[in-house]
Amino acid sequence: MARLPEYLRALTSLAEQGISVCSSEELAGAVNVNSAKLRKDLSYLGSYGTRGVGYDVDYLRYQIAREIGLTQDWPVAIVGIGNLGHALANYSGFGTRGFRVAALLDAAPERCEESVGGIPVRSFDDLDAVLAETPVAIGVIATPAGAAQGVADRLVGAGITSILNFAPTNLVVPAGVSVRKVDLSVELQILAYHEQRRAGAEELRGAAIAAAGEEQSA
Amino acid sequence: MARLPEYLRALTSLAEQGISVCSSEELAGAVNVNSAKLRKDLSYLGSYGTRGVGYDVDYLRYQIAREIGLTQDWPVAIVGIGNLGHALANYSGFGTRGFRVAALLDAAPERCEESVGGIPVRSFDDLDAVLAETPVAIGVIATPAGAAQGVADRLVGAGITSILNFAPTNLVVPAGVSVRKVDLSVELQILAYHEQRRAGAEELRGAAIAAAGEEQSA
DNA sequence: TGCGTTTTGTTCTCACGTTCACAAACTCCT
DNA sequence: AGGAGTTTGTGAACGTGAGAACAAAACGCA
Repeated sequence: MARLPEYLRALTSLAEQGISVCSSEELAGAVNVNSAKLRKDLSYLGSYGTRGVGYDVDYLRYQIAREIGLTQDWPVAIVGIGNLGHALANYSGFGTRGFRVAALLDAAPERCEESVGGIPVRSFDDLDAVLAETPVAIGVIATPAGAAQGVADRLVGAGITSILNFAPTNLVVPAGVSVRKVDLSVELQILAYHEQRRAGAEELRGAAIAAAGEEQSA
Repeated sequence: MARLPEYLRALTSLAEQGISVCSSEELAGAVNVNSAKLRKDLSYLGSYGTRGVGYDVDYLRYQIAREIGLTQDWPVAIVGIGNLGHALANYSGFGTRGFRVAALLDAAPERCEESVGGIPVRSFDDLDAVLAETPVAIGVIATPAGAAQGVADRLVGAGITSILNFAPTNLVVPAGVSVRKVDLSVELQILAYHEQRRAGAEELRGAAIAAAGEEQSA
């Protein structure tokens, strides 16, 4: 489930506050979900709570981390070291929780002289060589939209089966490869949509008041 | 609907290829959705297609853009000019489609001397003054997790009703304020989960084959 | 030990979103 | 002009996920 990471984060936060046991209500409140949904999600992993008491924070934390797979190390390769790629390579939250930037790749040869956060930028042409040196489980695409599909094809060809795509394109990949897309502009557009609807509603209210006033005066 | 931006992008791509008319099947194929779903989504906006022919690309593009609210200008303020904030400020895809970086804010005074992409970084303490100078419709939070809730509170207090949150925290905001969250680490964890399940399945297959072999030899 | 309280795990119901299937409508060709 | 072929728009079935409600179980206290 896509909610497990949220639960994990909330549990970590509780653990940092020194709380060792929590009820489903408390945890659900921290994640803003229904407590029944939370319990159902957790029961899918197994019976890790004790009735009448709640959940042991550390124990549940470990169980969720194990379920997600965070007990092992996940080497990540970032392709496209532009503004976003730089930011991702330097992102500290990356390192926490088992994820580790293992390689940086870029098509532009002039970028390959740099090194970001101690990791050298290699040419994307050397993909196979780089992957032979350091194993990579997850590929992150931070290239322009036009290059994304080609990069994805080569990553898949090199044996990568998990891709996080920041480029605004719908990647087509063979079955058995997971792709997750993060699209800044889509998020902004959704916000704009709601914002516009709010503005429109206000206008309507205003018009209704004006109409009521005219009716009054007529 | 959250799919409208995807449709819009696909339509723009078609328009760039010089295609002026397309059927729901073609468009649905480009977005990887069912054509019936696409038609129902579009019919929610109105009857913009012609039976037996399809949809006029430019006309539909305009209608969707109008529905989302992209026919107007959306000034955006970015709070937190660290690695990610820098990348966002320089992000070219930001400028396209009606979104415009109107202000950059940071709590650290030393950052306020810089200017990114021609826009000066102002102190977050001067939020109200900055918003008085330049109107802002959408606030983007690119701060560390600890500061995010405080920033959100101040943005809401200053009248902002749409927030895009990159910090790994669940913001609590009053009703009537839209929040969208982009969480890199959650996406990675979801990928790790699937990746681990694939690896586990392979192991199970291997174990099953081994067991079958043992059974054979036993 | 036995009862009341608390909280989990689970079942049932319901609503939503997705998909199928078909009628209405438009174009093209004869 | 009329029929064949396409494609939209929409009504009906289907499946999935969410919320409410309840039984089972653990703890505390008398």
